[in-house]
Amino acid sequence: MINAAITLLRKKGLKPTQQRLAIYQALMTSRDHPHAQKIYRKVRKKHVTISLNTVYNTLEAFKRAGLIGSVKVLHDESARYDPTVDPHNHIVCMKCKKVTDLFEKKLLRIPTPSEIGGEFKIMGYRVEFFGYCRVCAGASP
Amino acid sequence: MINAAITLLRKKGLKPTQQRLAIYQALMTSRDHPHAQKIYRKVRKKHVTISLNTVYNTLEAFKRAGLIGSVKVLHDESARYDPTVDPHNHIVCMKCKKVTDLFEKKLLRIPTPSEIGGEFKIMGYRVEFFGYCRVCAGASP
DNA sequence: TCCTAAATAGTAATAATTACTAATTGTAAA
DNA sequence: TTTACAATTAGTAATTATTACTATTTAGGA
Repeated sequence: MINAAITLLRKKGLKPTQQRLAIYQALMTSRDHPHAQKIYRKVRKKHVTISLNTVYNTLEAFKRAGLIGSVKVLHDESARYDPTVDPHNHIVCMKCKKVTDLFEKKLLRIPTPSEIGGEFKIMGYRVEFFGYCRVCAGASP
Repeated sequence: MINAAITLLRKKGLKPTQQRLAIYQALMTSRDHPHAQKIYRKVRKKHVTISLNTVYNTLEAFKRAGLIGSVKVLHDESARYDPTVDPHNHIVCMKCKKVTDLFEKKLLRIPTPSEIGGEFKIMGYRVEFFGYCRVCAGASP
């Protein structure tokens, strides 16, 4: 496990420091698209002196290396990090801000609207569903 | 023009102050999805003492009244306000952050992915294209 | 005209993120 | 194995968008 991560980071030209390995591990074992603060709190349990800045720097470095993704969704201010880099979309709970992956293939094949014409060089798109998760839909507003 | 705005604000239970009328006017004559700062700078030319806080408060009040919309897009931190409330989507320039409306009807009829199952009560979705506008696509990066 | 709640201006506070800097560490070469 | 240097880190300050607070002003009905 840990050796695989070390090899992977080296391959990307990133020094596999204790901090980076801990952050990588923390994100890879998350399913909830954590924000930097949450990763920071998780990692700090084992790695007491880590700084929040390091968490941000590391996540950005991972992102540049294509190891992880990130999302910013409506209804939540902070950037959320994503262990999955395969193309996919998201659905967000408007109350608890939970972000869940959507792998529906149809969402990946939406044709470019003709009204764009030659005005933009399209690089991609994303679809973001929003609503209330089961817990929040049941709870009182 | 101005009387129509006064009537409209009154109908929504909003006092039609000079500031509100100026902000409304400034947004309605914008095509570029301005952020609060930009509206503030525009309005301040005529209304020297207006405060940024008032711009934010007013835009939020307009939003609650359903008079305007707002978008937050990837590649840009700040909230952008939208004179158009009809359902529509957006395309964003990744360099200059310009936001353009997309009224393509097909984008408004995307079926809910079956993988959501009963996990979420869906309230809506949005599609956001991104790329480079004609100006930025030509310019050097 | 007077009264009251709503709105405003000005400023302070907050939250997420980035910038800065001195100290530390991984690793390639000697 | 030791050395040297660039990369990384911790700690803190700065920045940016937005919201909160508060005293003052204003719109609009009694």
